[in-house]
Amino acid sequence: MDFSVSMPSLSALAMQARPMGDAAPWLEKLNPEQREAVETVNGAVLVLAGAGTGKTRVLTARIAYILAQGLARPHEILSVTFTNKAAKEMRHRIEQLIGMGVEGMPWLGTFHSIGTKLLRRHAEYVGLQSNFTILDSDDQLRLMKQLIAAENIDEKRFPPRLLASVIDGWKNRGLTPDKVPSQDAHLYGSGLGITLYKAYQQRLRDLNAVDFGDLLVHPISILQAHPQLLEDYRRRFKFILVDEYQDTNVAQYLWLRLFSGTGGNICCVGDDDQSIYGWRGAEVENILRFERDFPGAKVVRLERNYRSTAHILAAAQHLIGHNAGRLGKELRAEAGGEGEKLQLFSVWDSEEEARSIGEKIEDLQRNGSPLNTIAILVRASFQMREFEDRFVTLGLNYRVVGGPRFYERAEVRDALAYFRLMVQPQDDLAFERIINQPKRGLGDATVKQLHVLARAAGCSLFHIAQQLIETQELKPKQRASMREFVLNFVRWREHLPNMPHTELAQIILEESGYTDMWKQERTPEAQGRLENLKELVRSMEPYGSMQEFLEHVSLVMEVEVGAQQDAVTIMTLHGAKGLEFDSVFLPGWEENLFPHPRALDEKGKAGLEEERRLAYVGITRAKLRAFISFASNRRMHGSWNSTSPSRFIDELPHASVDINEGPFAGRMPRFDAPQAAYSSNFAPNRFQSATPQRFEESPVERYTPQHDRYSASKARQHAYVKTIEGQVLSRSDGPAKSASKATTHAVGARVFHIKFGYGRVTQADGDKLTVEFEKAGDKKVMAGFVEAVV
DNA sequence: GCCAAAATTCTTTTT
DNA sequence: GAATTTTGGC
Repeated sequence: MDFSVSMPSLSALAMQARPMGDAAPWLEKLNPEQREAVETVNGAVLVLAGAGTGKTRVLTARIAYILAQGLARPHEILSVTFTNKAAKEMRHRIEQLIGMGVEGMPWLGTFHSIGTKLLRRHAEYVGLQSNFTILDSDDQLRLMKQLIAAENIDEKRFPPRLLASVIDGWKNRGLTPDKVPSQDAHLYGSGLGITLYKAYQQRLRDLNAVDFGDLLVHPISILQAHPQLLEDYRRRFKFILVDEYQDTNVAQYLWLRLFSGTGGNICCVGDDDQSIYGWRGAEVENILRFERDFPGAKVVRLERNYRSTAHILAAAQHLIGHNAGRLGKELRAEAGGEGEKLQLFSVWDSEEEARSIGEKIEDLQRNGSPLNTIAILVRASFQMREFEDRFVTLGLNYRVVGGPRFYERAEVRDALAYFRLMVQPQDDLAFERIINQPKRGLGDATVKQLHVLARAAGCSLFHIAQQLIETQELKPKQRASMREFVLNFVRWREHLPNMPHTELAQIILEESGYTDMWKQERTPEAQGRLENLKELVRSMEPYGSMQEFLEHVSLVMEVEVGAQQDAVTIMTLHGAKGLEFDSVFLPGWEENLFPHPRALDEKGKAGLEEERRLAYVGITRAKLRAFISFASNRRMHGSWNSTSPSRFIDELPHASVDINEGPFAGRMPRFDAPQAAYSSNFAPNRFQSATPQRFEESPVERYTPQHDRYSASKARQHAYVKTIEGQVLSRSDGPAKSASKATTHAVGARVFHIKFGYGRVTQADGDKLTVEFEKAGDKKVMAGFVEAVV
């Protein structure tokens, strides 16, 4: 590579922190492969880093190495990650390594934050002002709804969500409206999709706003259209580092190619087995074809796993081995010997799952595991609630990561809309959100009127409102309240330059009547909302200005949680990538949940493989212990469904899994062919197996409940299972639900339900019953879940 | 324009 | 079953 640019001397900070040279601590602790990945700084390098092989360590050491060798200054390194979490982590670790200040690396961040930075610098090239607003998906959707309505498209036939995802898909592929291929036209509204995309982009420009996708697409357009600018950036970014390369989409790929050119010093780190963002446009192909894209690229494989025990690793690898189209890596356990086998257990329903996991966690805690080392990783966030409920009653500390987001709460978004409209009068979406919040007598009709006028005049709603308060077009009542609304903003804007932004925020919320609105509503809920508003104002403090805070919110969407007390972590599998815990619980391994049917519908086999990678990610988070569980019954959108174990359970290697007795939904896992020898001992169908006496001692009798009332109903559940399973299993292992056809319950019949107790059938519609329960009142239940009582 | 009741949809995962 | 959206009555 050409380093003719005169080499700057070592970053002064880096120099102070550590002596330079081969003995540098960041090189010492590396294994030979890692070291190769760190020291090969010229040209393109792909580091295939399996789970737990020290991926982040390599990235940070590489940066440290580049700086220490004086190959580049901190601002000449472009280092992109996917999530804010990862960016933060890298910052932190680099600081530790070389003692550099946080501001030292301006180009370390997520694709989106770096995109924002670029776009703010060159916004005018795409017709924006540099103080543009970043819309979230909610705003996006509302905007699209308006456009769809304007085109007279039937919302029922073509839902706005679909348009959003189609446009998002285009942006993920780096396609501006003029570049969308004509064969994509059918994707929405019989060809209108492209028209709407154009209109949408136009609207965004009018609003001086961008969406998430634009943060990638606009910079690409700008750099493509301005070679001189591109040349500047190429010269600036001497080294490019990319984390989680398997998750990049086409737009991000284009981005990287632009910056690196063909001969740039680009280092991409990734693991094809951990690609779990296909639904967001990620292309595993990017990693699979790296060597073609960057001829002469060096590929380094990291296969020494320092995280997990041999059993955990074996299970994970066996599972992922069911995927085709992998680059193929064999992870070796270097950490802690063989360790414990994975614990597999089953439970009757999701409540019991929460109860049982709660107990196991308490056991772990008694044995000296801090709660911080324990995590529950779920497929979908609705699963979290059951655990929260249970842990609250247990008094077990927990923390939900990535649950319902603070900034997505209605009251917080309203408040943010006030701030946005103050900073940026063109923000019509913010205007619409709050014009009648609190109620000002300015409803749909008035807003519609404003819209018509604004469109005719080609200006913003706020601007029109400002004019309208001087004319006679509005009824006096409306005019008066709109006047107040507008003048409030005018006044607040005057404060903006000289008043601390937290103080101003406080004033806005009070003077607008927004906090009063909630104070008047005397519900416990309103109390919480007021708390949230206070919290919001408090969270603004660390930021230099209102604008800075708003940008942070739209990019990060998460409230910084300070180092917390000891608590169990509950999060989604997606959220868990990159993390590790001593003990990991993986609940809900059931068909129709994991793998998620939607993933299968949309992407078929590819979707299944992605789900399997998700399972792989889950297992490989565990250092010492992994617990996999499934429930026979789960409530999904309102009603109870019986379930069968996930196919992934059958794909685990028997040799590394301990099966714990439990109501195994009528069958034990099959496991894979290589373990076929086991199938005589662990018959797929225990009820047909050669050991009939096991039937008698199975779940019902073995169950040892703690509470009498509970046990009575539980015993019934299991007894019931036994009978249904008996029937079902003589056919196949289909779900219990289908067996219920045999049991019909007439209107008026007295029945018992596992959850609601005794009741009387008041209505029967096929296998859906309405039952008036003595304790629980009227409920709709599946016939399969009640039992006739004599 | 507002509010309450009724109907409807939804739940994958996230920057 | 919850949360959101549509509807109907005032």
